[in-house]
Amino acid sequence: MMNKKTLVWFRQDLRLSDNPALYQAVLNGSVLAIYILDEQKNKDISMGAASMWWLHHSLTKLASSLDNKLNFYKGDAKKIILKLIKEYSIDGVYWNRCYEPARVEQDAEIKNLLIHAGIDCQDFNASLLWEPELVLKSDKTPYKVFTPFYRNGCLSAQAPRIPLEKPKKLNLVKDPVHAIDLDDLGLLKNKLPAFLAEQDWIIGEDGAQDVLATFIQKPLENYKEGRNVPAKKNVSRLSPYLHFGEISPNQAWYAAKNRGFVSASLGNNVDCFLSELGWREFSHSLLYNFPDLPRKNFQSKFDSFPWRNNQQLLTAWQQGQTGYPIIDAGMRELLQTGYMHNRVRMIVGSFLVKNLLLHWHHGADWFWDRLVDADLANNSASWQWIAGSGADAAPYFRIFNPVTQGEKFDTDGVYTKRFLPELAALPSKYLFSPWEVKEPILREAGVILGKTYPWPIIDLKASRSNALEAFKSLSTEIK
DNA sequence: CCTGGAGTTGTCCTA
DNA sequence: TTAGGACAACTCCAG
Repeated sequence: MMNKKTLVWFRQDLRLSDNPALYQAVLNGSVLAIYILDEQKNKDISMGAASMWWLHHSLTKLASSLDNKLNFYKGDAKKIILKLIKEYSIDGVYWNRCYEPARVEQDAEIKNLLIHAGIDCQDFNASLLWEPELVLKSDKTPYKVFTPFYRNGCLSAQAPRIPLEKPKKLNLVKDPVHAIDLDDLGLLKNKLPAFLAEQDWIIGEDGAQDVLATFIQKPLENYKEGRNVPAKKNVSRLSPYLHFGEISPNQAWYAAKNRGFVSASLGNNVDCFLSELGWREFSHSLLYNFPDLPRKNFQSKFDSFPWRNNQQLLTAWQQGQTGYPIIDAGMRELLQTGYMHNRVRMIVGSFLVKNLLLHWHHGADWFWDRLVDADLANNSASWQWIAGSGADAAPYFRIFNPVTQGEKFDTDGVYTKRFLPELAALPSKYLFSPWEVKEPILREAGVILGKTYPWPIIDLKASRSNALEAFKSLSTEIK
């Protein structure tokens, strides 16, 4: 082993296993492990309260697995790193790449600076299966359609990196001078709903591995169908872990693939799960190649879309008070847990954009603030997808009907009733359209519309045809 | 350069 | 009751 001192800058790679930057640094000798809370002026990467809450606990776990020799700082990353290099005679600075536009920019600047200063500066890919720079069409431009991106761009390229082991022996340097306490990062300063702390998430690398192992072992067997049913536990719930890098996509990829090899009958379900990881890659590729994705319509014809401006409707949506049970259940799941089942995300997204005709920015902002798995690439790409303005987006005439969707995917109402206790006594066959239920049945269930549960805030049929009209106006306008 | 097939997740109407 | 087609038009992508 060499006897060099390497600074490892942790960001969205809060794990020891399959961590290329850490792995390489350890081979060089001792390691100064740091985390910097760089509260950028840039809104793109400033976190919502739920994310900060998650991050705090994730850092707690990481610090403890690093013998409490993870050093915390707050402020400008460039200045802090330069100061540490001087103070501790650092030979090299290693990190794993982040792919948000603001980070890419900042990293390039720092790397440039370090290289000119003669520091051994290396960055690695720890959070994507394929390097977005390399997944290109034969004409060297990025893909804009998922299927060819995934099949031709990803699957037929080199296989993803096999996950690395945890470094065997860590020789860690503690900075007693400049480092501050984790608590002083102030990640818990924002008021959080009390129940968030009582969630059954086990934050951190060990928790992530448990979640993956449990998922692979059983729920994966019925992933393709079960993932659409919010009351079932067939989704992986890996999203926050993947976002913060408590687990790598490579670990998930190979765990699923290997399970598929062992039991061949799983094939369909494994491929389905892998392609969801593929969608994560696609979103990141889009953001990387189209840095305006978080605010700008990917299809510019949507710039003239007649969005409505209505705070009342927006608030009702945010608070889960729309009068449409599947919508309200989803929005309250988000409020109460910082998470929402994927199927329900699509339904509430479609409702905001196509029934309420509110700009997808409102949805993206709300999700960004409330989700523990808030991720710039996934959030931006998915909101544009559901709005129809995105790459390979849902066709405009695909408008989810919250009644049908509820009946179809939450047939016995288990999910909906969990988050809408005021409707718990309503027979499931009436659950998704309470405004059509006869008075005696409502009374029996203790439901008083307008009092214990809202009347629908808009008419489904009328708003649907409104949306179709609005979308039609887009295509005729350009002609 | 041209061409043709394809494009995550739905709904509604009709026969 | 149920299955199939319409719903637009366009852009993307590979050959």
